[in-house]
Amino acid sequence: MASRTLTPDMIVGKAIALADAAGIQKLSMRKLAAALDVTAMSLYNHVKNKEDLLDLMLDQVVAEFARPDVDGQWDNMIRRRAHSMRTALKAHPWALSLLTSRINLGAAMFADMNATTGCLITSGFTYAQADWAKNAVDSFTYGYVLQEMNFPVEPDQYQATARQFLPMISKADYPYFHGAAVAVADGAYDGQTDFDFGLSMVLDGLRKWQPA
Amino acid sequence: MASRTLTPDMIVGKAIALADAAGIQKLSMRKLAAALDVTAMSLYNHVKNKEDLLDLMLDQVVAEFARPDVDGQWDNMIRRRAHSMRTALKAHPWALSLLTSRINLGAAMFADMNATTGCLITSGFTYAQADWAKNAVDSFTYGYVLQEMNFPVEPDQYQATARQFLPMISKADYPYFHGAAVAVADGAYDGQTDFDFGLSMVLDGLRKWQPA
DNA sequence: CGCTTTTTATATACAGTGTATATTTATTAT
DNA sequence: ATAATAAATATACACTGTATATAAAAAGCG
Repeated sequence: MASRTLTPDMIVGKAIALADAAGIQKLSMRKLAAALDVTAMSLYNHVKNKEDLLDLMLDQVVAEFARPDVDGQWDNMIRRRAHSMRTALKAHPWALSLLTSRINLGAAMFADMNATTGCLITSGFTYAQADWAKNAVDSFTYGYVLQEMNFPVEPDQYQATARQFLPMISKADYPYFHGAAVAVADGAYDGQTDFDFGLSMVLDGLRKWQPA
Repeated sequence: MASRTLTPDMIVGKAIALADAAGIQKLSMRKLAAALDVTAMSLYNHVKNKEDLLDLMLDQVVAEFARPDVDGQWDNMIRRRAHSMRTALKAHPWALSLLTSRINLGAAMFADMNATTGCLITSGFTYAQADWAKNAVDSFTYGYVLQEMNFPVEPDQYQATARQFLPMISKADYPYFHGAAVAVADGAYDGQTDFDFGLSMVLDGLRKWQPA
């Protein structure tokens, strides 16, 4: 064969599709190659190794982050970026744990860093403040999505699930955990948290620093 | 042999020690067994499978979180818990990505959930508010540690590293990223963010909700 | 065009993984 | 002491990533 049709983009794209569909732990070089009608070793002509492939996949996800306009209203820009991060990380559930466990030096990450810093700098923040602001927003966003994704049930199933698990949470041993489950089971609380509200809290805190 | 000395605690303890020392990806059932002077399959008499082992390891880390006193001052308690979470997650660098990728139903997690919720409830928060507060603090903490741990250089090396990497960050393509690196390289900013300061921001936001 | 060089795909192989199954050994209960 | 139970082992299988060597196809050049 050697049909010369294979490209890194095809490989990364198919890898993302497979990981999205079946989970990252089901992604092997052999399966990926098979999905591309090729042998496993062919992939190594276009990608250094699996680690390299994972780096490329991750940077593709970072490319989906909405990049702040340098001239935009900083809080709107940062909020838009944070929401798009949440969307992208949820669309590719494997991405956050990659972000957790490796250093990303891809082009998209460079561009994101530059745009986010730039937007804050042109709004009057210092480099130190911009660094801190990005860190705080990213921390909250990553952590929120992390918890949101791992939560084993869909929001519309919270009440039913709370009812189901209630017997497993000993009222004697864990009275408040039990109480929390009761509150959801009884419909006193829908069990949902609000990403934008928490984000606003962080942005409010940042606003105090902005000059003029 | 069959010397009957092996226990789940020994297995989990040794697994944590190995993972702390060499990284979670170096932890295999064979290596773990060898470190315990035993065959791989012996482990399966005490642990369901590797997934189960990871769950047990993770819950051991959660057990290191400082549990709020139900009668304590809520903001001090939550702050203390958050700091201890950061300490524990940094002491076991593999733990956060497990927390990222699995549902923890261990005893320590139950206790942590109960104590944290209880402390907030007795301080006058509703169950809904307590849930949201825990979510926000955990989000920030997880995300902060996530970024902190992945950062490839130690704080006292920031300046030297910034100088070293400066040529790799094109001033034309990434002016603000470049500017940020220059700020650190020149010593205008030490490159450090403050966990407690960000945490205070979240706690300030929560305080507005607390009745009386 | 033909011939050479370079690129890409393949085939094979190896060391490592988790773990199912069957067997042997050691402890406990009767 | 013997039977029952529990735990350690031996073996084996289906996977994994990838090093190495080979074959095939494309590109460059006269």
